[in-house]
Amino acid sequence: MTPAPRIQIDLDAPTPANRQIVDQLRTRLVEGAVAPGDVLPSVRRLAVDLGVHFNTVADAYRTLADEGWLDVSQGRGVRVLARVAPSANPETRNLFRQRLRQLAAEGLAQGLSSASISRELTAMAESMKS
Amino acid sequence: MTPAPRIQIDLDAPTPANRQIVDQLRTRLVEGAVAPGDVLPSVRRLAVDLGVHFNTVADAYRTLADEGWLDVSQGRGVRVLARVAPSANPETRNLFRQRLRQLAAEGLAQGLSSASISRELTAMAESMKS
Amino acid sequence: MTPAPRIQIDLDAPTPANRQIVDQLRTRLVEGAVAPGDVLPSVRRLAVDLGVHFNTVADAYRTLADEGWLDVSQGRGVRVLARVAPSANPETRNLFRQRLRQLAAEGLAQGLSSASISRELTAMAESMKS
Amino acid sequence: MTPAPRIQIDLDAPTPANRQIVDQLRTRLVEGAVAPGDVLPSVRRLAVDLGVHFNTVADAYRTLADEGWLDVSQGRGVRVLARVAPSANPETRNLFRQRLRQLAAEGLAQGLSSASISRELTAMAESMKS
DNA sequence: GTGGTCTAGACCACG
DNA sequence: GTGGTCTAGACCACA
Repeated sequence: MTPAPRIQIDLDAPTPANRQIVDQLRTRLVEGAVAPGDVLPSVRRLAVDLGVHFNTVADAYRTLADEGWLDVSQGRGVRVLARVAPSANPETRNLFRQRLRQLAAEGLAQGLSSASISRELTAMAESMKS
Repeated sequence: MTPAPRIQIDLDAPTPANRQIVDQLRTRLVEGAVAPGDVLPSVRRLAVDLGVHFNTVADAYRTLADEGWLDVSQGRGVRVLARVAPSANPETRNLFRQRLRQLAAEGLAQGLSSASISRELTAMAESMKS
Repeated sequence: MTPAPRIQIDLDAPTPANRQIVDQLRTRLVEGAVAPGDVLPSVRRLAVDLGVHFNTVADAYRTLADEGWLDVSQGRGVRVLARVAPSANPETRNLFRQRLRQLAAEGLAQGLSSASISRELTAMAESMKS
Repeated sequence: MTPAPRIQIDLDAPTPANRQIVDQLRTRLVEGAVAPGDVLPSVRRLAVDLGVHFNTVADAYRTLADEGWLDVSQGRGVRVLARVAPSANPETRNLFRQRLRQLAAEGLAQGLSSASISRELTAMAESMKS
């Protein structure tokens, strides 16, 4: 059993609580910080820890289960699965590229220089290779 | 007066029409394809051209006005302002980095390989330099 | 939970319904008749009670939330906040004085005698002291 | 002919230009600073002086003409009339009282103390007596 | 259950 | 002619 996965919820943030949970957990799943076989805290346990309604946690777990990361079928807690990555179709790739362009445009709009955005992208690209 | 700013709306897309208008117009504003002093088509005119309700366009224009790109006022039409780019504070940079990380994680989750994501990022970084 | 806050809407009045709700609720908030910690009726509930569209109520609640009186958030209902009164800067005072002068001028223009206006002001001033 | 009646228009203010003209002119009319027999600048002249569209000025003059302050019927300039004040019906009085109460509530909401509001009202009441 | 978004249409105010 | 407000209803997201 993994220790509670160090999630931070900011109730005043614009992003809703369930989305924050999904995003943070998925990032850890992708990174491998939470690995197949691990057992996550129960819905109610995590809800108490984070100070949110348990439905919110249940919803987040369900989303990740739908994506294939978690097994949440039984009443026996939540297990991390060995997930087979879905094959990426060209559509996915295009959508990714479009969102990336959008993100860059917003960065520019908020005052980031194109040079600094370029740097960020390169740095991120590097870290993805490993 | 600028020619109609070549916006394409896909009513079947999941992103709502007003968002599409904002995103596409802002991209053009960032690129300079629509420049300070230009007069944009009237709310109702553009609405007809795009096949959406005039409130949808008005909402988009107002959003961009709130961001400082446009001057929208009663009876005087819509003008593009010489916008002073807000200086990017470290907070902005962090938020950008976080959103980038998020985007990468989602890409991975949807089956894109880290190599291909890395390639996309590098390509985008290159195009930003110019 | 507070009993329904006894709002009266006159749909035939020139002032729009949302404004009427805001004004009446704010008056009660200022008076303390609706106090911090109270839970207001849900958007849809109040809408039915008043015979208006729920968006009208939602808009009114949001306005008061923007002014710092209410906490309105998804799924959690509407709560009255312990509002820290903004400190009145001289600007506020001047604006108040100007609006007061304006009001008096309109009264005169509509045939109220300066004596009767003076009486009204004095009476109001008295009632404010307590 | 009166010198241009020292009107200040702030195009960026929330109150629209025509309303600003009406309000400021009426205040002067009520005060007697602009008196019966005076001749106001022509629509086009004032429009140029204020930097607004001449329709805006024409609209303002028309409003004041409708209230009985001005004679704007001919093409021979605008004359101030000896206005017979309309008799105030009880309805007018009630409306006045209600708007006064509303104004006070907003003052409180914006941080003015009831004592200071009371003072303002008393001062205004005094100045009305003379 | 809660509140929020988006699109709409009738009507209004401004220039 | 311009843009804005208000009310609306279908649909969505959140707890």
